[in-house]
Amino acid sequence: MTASPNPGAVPPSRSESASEPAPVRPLNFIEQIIEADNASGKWNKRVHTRFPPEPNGYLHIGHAKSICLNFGLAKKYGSNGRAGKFNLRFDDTNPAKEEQEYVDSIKRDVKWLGADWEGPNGGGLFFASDYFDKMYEFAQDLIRKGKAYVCDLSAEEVAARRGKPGVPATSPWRDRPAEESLRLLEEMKQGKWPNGAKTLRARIDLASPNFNLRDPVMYRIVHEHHHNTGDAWCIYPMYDWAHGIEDSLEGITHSICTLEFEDHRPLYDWFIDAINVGRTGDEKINHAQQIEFAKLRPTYTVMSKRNLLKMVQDKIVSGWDDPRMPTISGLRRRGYTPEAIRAFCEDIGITKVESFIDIARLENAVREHLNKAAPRAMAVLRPLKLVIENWPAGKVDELDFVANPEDPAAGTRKVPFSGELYIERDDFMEVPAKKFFRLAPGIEVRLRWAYFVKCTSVVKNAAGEVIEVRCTYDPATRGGDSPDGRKVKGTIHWVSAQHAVPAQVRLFDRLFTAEQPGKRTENWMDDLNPNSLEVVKAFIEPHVAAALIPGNTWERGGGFQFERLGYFYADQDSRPGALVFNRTVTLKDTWAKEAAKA
RNA sequence: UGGGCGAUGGUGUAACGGUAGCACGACAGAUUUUGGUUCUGUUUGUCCAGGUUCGAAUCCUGGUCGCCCAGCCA
Repeated sequence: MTASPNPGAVPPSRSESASEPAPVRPLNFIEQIIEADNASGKWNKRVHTRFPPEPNGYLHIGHAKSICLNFGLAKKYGSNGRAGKFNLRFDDTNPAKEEQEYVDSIKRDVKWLGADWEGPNGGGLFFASDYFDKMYEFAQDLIRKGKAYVCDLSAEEVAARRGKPGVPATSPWRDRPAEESLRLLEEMKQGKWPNGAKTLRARIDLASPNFNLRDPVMYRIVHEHHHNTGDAWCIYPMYDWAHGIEDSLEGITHSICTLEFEDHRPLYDWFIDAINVGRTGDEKINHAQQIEFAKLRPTYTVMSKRNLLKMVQDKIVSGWDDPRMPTISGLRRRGYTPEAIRAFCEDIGITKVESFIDIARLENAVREHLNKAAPRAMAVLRPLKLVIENWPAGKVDELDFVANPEDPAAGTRKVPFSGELYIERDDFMEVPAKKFFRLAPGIEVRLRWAYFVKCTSVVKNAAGEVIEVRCTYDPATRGGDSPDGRKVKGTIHWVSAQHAVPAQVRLFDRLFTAEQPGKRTENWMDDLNPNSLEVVKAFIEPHVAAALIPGNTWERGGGFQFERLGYFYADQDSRPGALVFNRTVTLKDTWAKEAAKA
């Protein structure tokens, strides 16, 4: 069977809805393959995908693309009684690198993203190690068929004999009798040989221009404790040998992987075909179609597990879940939502073109979702005191604010107002710049949802810095509207000084200053952004104290839009009386852009 | 100088021999009690050279550029 896509074979199903002018996203090439398969009856309209991570690290945004793709396909083609299923499968074939901690984190992240392997489209949870017995039987089968042999060459010798383009590889053990290979494989399995002493190799083609076919290793000896099977095994299957069998045993129809496996597809197919030689009808094992797509490469970050691990080990970040990390756990801690990540993955599309995705698109996706979802609050990150000279001494006014102008169902909140407030330092200029619409001497602005105030004077310290702004307010503007219809050009946010809750706010910037870290110097560490974390002591509107609840999530009120600033999410480091917020992302800021021009 | 894959505005993505469209960005304007949101408009593209064809992003030939492959990693 060939796995080469033939997208033109069948008219895309979108023609069915030709009468509907509603714009639908065009099918990506994988959807086209699936629809062609459904039309031809190749899989009897079955669609079964899987996400097959190796538990050797935490999942990152690139994995999210694969998860959304695979689960999305199962969901999309699983309606109307058809069987669209999605498996989560751990490809745990290398105990030297794999750990239970990673299994646990991966399960949490996949579920959080909404790819529910136990839900309506769930095919279940699996481990490659569940199939070790079956794989061993298949290996014996291949030896008997003359399609595999035990090789005594060391790793170094194999490398030396690998050959070159045009020069074949060699192995002196290629024609070892099947009975002998069978016996030696059993000895390997029994633990009679040390690591590296022998391998089981597929007998394919030592002269193939595709080096993957030059008698690849199927089993190697690894005396190592496995997180799942303990010490039951000391030989472990290689990816190429294992993966197709895993797919086959689970009934996977479309085995989706990334581009670097294109060269492995002939091998994937060879192994399944080799097992099926001599089998008929129901004896034949399932043969999925491997399909490769381009992995996600966002700008301003690194993605390889090796590099992410190094940042963790070198304490450049606080851990795998540092909110600056492109990991799922980092994004979650930063305040990203599954909805936003899914929308992003949908937005970037699926192709075989290796392109860079501007990380701003991810930031856009979270803004878009949080604009609808986030309740509003006010917070002042860099406080400047504002005193209202004509405010009645000791008076506190309690005002009703809408919780979210984008979501009427969110209701209202109560916010205390008094004669001493904090405003944002950036919202005052003693000598206003061009197009600066905020507070300045003699200028009247609106305090959001409260009153108009006009600046009368400033108080400075010995260094000449403004440390206090003095204003008068207009009592007739309560709520933020002037009965006489006069307009102000600016609206600024504030918190009442005596009611404000202090909080630590962590402001994150990108981890790297270059779009492609390491491109210039070959060393990605050279492009680290030394200012990717700024911690400020902020004052926050009192009702956000709900964010003190340990284990906050968006659902439980852990996230807010701090008006005019951005989206913020209660960090797990928060303690009663010591709030910590992470800035998920800023709001778009056209004033900052304008100011930067000048 | 072996094999595999790819190339469409600034970025991403459509087109399946028949008007190069969409999204994001950028720019301009309108609305706005967040310089947010929303709305409107503008802008920019088929890697190159030949060929086939009434007609080519699409098919053919040859180039160019980029990525992947010689782990007992996945």
